[in-house]
Formats: sequence, C-alpha cells, structure tokens
Amino acid sequence: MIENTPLVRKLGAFVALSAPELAVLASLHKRRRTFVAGRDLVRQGQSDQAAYILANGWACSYKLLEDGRRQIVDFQIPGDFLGLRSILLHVSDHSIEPVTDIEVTEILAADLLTAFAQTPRLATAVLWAASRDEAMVVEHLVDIGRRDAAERMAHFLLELGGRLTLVGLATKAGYACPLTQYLLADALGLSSVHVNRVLRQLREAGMVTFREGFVAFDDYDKLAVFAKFDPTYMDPRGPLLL
Amino acid sequence: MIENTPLVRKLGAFVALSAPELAVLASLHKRRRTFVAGRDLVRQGQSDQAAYILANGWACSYKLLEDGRRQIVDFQIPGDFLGLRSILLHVSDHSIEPVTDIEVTEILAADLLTAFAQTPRLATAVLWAASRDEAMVVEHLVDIGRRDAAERMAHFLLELGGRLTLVGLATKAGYACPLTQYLLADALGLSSVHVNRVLRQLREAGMVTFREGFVAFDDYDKLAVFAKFDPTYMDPRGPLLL
DNA sequence: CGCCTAGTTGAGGTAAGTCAATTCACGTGG
DNA sequence: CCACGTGAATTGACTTACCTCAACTAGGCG
Repeated sequence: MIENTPLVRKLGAFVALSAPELAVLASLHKRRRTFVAGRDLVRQGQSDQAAYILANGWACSYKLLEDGRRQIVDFQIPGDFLGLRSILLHVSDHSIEPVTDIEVTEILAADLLTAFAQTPRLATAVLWAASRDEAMVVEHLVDIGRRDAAERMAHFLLELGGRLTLVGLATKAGYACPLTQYLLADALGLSSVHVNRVLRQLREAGMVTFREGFVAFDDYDKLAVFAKFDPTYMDPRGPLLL
Repeated sequence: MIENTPLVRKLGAFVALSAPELAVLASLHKRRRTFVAGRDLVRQGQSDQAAYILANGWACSYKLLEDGRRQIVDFQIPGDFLGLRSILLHVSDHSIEPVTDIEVTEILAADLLTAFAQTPRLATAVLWAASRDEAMVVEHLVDIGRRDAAERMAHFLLELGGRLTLVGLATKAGYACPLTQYLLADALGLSSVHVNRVLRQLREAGMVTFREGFVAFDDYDKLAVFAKFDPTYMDPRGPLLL
C-alpha cells in the first residue's frame, strides 16, 4: 500500500495517479533530513541540485535587497515543495529559511527530471502544483499592492487558515501559528510596529486574535467580509486528468 | 524546417527540443485570432478551455477587488503564454486584457494535456517556462513590498527592458512601450498622479525618459545602480535538459 | 541575576494618496 | 472649419497611512 503523504494527497487532487506513478513518486523521496529554525536551507544565488518536500514544520521563502530589507514571498507548510524553482532555473533566485525546526525529504534534480520523462502525468501534476503556488503568490501581490494594512493582515490570516485546513491543521475556529510579528511584517511589506497596531485593531474589533502562537477567529464571517476574502483561487475543483 | 517562433526560442533555451517535439509544439497552434485593445480575453471566474500564445502586441493580467481597485500582476509580450494557469486550475483566477491590439494563437486544454502525455520533455519545458514567469511575479512582489516608488519604477522599466531584449524588441538605449501612466500605476501599486511625479523625478535626474510611447535610457548604468537591478533572476543559463 | 528576544505603546516625520484644476492631442459631428 | 468631448498627462494644495525612533514590559534561559 502506498502511503498517503500530504504531497500525494495534494497532487491526487489534480491528477488521479496510478499505482506505478505513485511508486515513482515514492522512489523520489531520498534521504529524510531535519533543519533547525532560522538556519537557511537554500541561499539566494546558490546553484543547487536538490529540492525538498516539507514533511513537518513551517518554512518561508524570501528575497533580500542589498541594504538588508527583506520580502517574504510565501510560507510553506507540510506537503509543500521547497526550492522547486531553484532546480528548474539552475540557480536559486531566493532563500529559504525554516521558521520552526523542520523535517523534509530530499529530491535530487536528476531524479525528478527522469521521473518526468518516465511518467509524463507526474510532470503534469507537478506543473499543476506549481500553478497553484503561483496563484498564492499572485494573491499575495494583490494584498500588498492594493489592500491597506488591516485588510491585508485579515486576508493573509484567512488565506493561511484555508491552506492549513486543506492539510488538516486548521478549522474555522483557528490554528496554531508559529510566526512572529517580525515575520508577518516582512511578509506583508509592513513594519513590525505597524503589524502590532493592526493586530490590536483587529482584536479590538472582535474579528481575530493572534496571541501566543495561536490564531483564533473570533468572528470568522465578519473577518471574511472585512477582508473581502474570496477563496475560489485556493479551491481545488477535483481532478482535471483522470 | 520548423519555424522559429518566439515560443520555440524561449522553450529551446531550457530544453533542447527534438524535431518530433517541435512538430508536436507546432501542431498545438490552432486558430490564429486577433483581439482589440481594452476588451478582456479572459475574465476572472470564467472557466475557460483555451489558452493562448501571444504573437504580437502587449497584454496584461490583473485581478480586481470588489470596490474597483485593480492590481496588474504582469504584462505579457510576444512569446508569452496567456491564461496557462486558467487551464490548469479549471477556472481563471485573473483577467487578461490586451493593452494594444494583439494577435494570438489559440491552444486547447485537451490538446496541451495530450501533448504532455506524448512528449514529456515538452511538459518539462513548459514547467520551466511557468517557473520563469513565477520568478517575474516574485520579483514584482519584492518591488511592491520593499522598494519605494522611484526604485520600483526604475526597477520595473529595467526588467521590462530585459525581457524585451530577449525577444529582440529593446536595446540598452530603450524601447517602444505602449503603457499609459494609469497602467503603470495599477501595476506598481501607486496612484497615477504619483506615477507621473516619479517619472518626472527620474527624468530630471537624467536616468530615464518615458514619453510618447517610448522609454529612453538616458543613463542605463546609473539607473541600474539606483534601482539595485540584479538581472540574474531573468538570465537563462543554457539548457538544463539536453 | 542579567541578557535576549518578542511584543507593546507613544510622538513625530514622510512618502504617497486624494481632490482638483489645467493643458494638450485627438477624434467626431454640426 | 470649428465646437465639443474625451482620455492622457501635468501640477498644486492638502490629507493620511504608515514609518522611524524610542521607551518600556514580560517571558525564557544560561
């Protein structure tokens, strides 16, 4: 019996994978490795032969400007790829840092490319997963470009909740969230001071409380209306390829 | 002889495509269609069976918020895919509008998916192209999140120049650019008034002049330093798959 | 105990937004 | 041929959302 990892569940939502395909996918999982919080696994500019699948914990991908400003592009939760783009583009255009201690399984570039050649449907499935990730980044772009700080925070917390719900780590009541206000600031393009003020504002409005590593939705619907949250872009609509 | 379209050139930079693979790629190009400037080809929320390859002209992909605010995610130039993500995700999470009158070739979802099954290396090549597009979006995210208006504008004009250079439509002297200040504003997360001021500032600093549909780099190097422009993320490094 | 990191709050500054008026190029119809 | 409307660019005056600097609190840990 093939194990039901978060990745298999994720890809299975798009392509109904056959037993041999699942076997190829399983054979990709090489070494299991662990990394400690805060020490980068992938460094901007590095040419890198491995990608990872996150099994446990949280990570974030970010880019640095020369003067030290930083923009967090996305957070990764269990089941997500780490550094897939680095493989395909030869050189990493971003860094990846574990937010908590994490467990990953390593995937070698060469193995992935041969797997694609053998099982084209797997390549299609991964293309789909990459598109989904891109949709997240795009929504994040809209957040930063066109929403004010409070809407942005609200929308972000809801989106994260939605993603975690898909892997069974959140409910409409809330979720455990290891992010600091500094990380939120770098993700949302705000200062950490302002993040603090905005969180207070949302808390005092009775919509959401983020405290001590836990996000509690005090009034989910009110928050969703306030943030103009439309989850269609995250919804899988069932397999496209049978 | 297989024609040397912008798309073939682009994919060839990553995967050395064989004659039969090129033939499959050519067979994807169905009807040639034209669209007039300003009328959306893809609408947010639409479920859509076709994607396009842009042969001529400029387009942009964007998302709307309910209250009318808009964020332009990316501009597309000849050789780029339009709506690839819409196919893979079943439903379009964004709209696409031609900036100028455009010519495209249509690609049907079903054809694309069978092509992937027959020629896995083509799937890999498209995955690579999608990753490159994602890298653009990511850089755009950094722009908006962590650069001030002037840096942002400078960086954007340089990046666009780089992309156009790859398809032979720009030099270090400048390029023809059909974008209005309103479009720039929606892309950069600024007001059109501020776009105007920033353009003036860059012009008066002797770095770049954008006037009457033409971007002229008055001092390319000075501009690149000012914008902290690092083109590595756009550079193809030669084929990964031989 | 003292240090460090995360969070909290206040005061004052600044980048960018809004509103509004003006110009200019262009097209269109009386 | 000119009157008119429309869309893009330009500029000024004023407002505001968010930033920076700074001080302070509270928990974790050697």
